[in-house]
Amino acid sequence: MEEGPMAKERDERAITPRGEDYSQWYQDIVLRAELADYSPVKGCMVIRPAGYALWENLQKALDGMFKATGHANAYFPLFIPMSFLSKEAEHVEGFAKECAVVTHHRLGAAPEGGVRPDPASALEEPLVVRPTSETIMYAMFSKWIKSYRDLPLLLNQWANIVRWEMRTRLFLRTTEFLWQEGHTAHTTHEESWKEVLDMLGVYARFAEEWMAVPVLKGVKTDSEKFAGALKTTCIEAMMQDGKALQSGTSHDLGQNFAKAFDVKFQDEKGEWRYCWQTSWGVSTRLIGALVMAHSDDQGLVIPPKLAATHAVIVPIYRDDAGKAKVLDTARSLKATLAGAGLGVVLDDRENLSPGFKYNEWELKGVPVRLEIGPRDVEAGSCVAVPRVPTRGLRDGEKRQKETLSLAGAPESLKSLLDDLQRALFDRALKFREEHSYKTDDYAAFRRDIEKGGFFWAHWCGGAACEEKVKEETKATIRCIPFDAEKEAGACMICGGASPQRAVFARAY
RNA sequence: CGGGGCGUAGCGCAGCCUGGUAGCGCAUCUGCUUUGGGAGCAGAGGGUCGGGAGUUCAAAUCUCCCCGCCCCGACCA
Repeated sequence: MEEGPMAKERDERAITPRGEDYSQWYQDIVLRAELADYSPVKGCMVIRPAGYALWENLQKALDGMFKATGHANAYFPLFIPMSFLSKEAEHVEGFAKECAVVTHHRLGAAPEGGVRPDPASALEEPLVVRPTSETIMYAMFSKWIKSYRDLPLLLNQWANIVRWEMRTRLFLRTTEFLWQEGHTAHTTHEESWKEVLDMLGVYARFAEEWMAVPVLKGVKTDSEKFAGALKTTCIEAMMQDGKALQSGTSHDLGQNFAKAFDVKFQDEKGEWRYCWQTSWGVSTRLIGALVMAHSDDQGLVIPPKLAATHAVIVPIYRDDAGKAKVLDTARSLKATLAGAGLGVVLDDRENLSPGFKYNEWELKGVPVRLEIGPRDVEAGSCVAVPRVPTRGLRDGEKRQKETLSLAGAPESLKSLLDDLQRALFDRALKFREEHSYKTDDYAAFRRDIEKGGFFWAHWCGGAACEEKVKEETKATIRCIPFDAEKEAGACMICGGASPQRAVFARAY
């Protein structure tokens, strides 16, 4: 912020600075950039057009990746017979506490006025609103899969689900949320484990290439794994407060559900065998990750590859004659850019100063602003300003501006967007590296964890040590990373033998 | 479910302690002048003060009860 001599009162148009109150900053961004709003129902949110556009773009990219790896989309019902939840013991235990249950199918007049569920309409068996779809899907799998020729079965569904969480936060944890859940069945464990890793790879690639968010791939400890899974793998991203955010998971379900739901096939020899299954998902939480990874005190920052609007054109003029010329040029620039496949908005609202528009579009995270004034019209150019610098600023420069010729605008803009996409990833990666530490001393860890970050430390694999860390520091093991050197050492907590370092952090 | 905070105009808040029937900024609408980093002036509209009960001649203000929301923690993607 470069305004005036010590503004004592904060400009109420500004959002809460990150450094002052991170969680308020996050909320301000989501609300003010109009990504979402609180709904009348506690814990639920309305995803507004700007937020939904992000979801749609995210969905489009991921869906393409799922299809390219052989998966097909399907849709299973929202309602699950209550008894299904109790078929896999660990699974029930994991979800029982957070299920919404439908018990009636009709409203009737209440004695004291208004309406209430009609007591005569009570369901024989209550229905659970899906907290995830393993159970209902696998009941169907059991019907569909008979032969090894039916395998692998590779399905995905885009859906909403409900988990009655105690505490919610916009996008990061809401009672109802949108997600995607892939469910597959295979003949061998080797094959299903490959699927688990392949899909985790898809998530990691998506996070890094589209969202510009670097992630660690790894496996969860037993205490953190999905209820009912043999193993849970995940991608973990670091937010700007140094906390970790689990951004996607891929589970090796083994034969646990196959046994509970009788998902069997006959192999080549005619033997009946249980399938090996996987499930994997990402949710609207990714939008929270996007916000917390890239945004700043000016507002939202959207990576170009996920932006619906790549550039906004702000016209600048003094008088009617100038205005006509500028708007003419702006309109034709917009048409040219749109013709090149770019999302462009021309902000020709009257009575708002250019400066106001700059601030507003920065708040909304549009990657590039194009300014066109009388001088630019004369010169056949426009001024491009990326939402965040794609290189170091020169001395005295407040923000990076460059002059583009109108003739070559589509190419220059595309190249600027590419630079921006890369710059965001590089910046996020640099941030993560600067906030990642190797540590072997538990006392030092307890002290340093306060300032956030990822701590690579040896762990013996014991649940007791893990629990002790959680109790004493609120940090958890985010994952045991796949792509890390297998350096043996001594557990930071108990000194026991450890084959490699695990990543400890406080998490969302 | 614990701890904290908040409910007054669309948004952000003041007024409450010390009762007298509601105010400021932003936004909105109208008009004129403006427009290269959050424009200016003039005018206008907009409120059952979260709900209920009580005290009082009189309640946004005092008392009691209820409701809702946000933040922090335990549970989780």
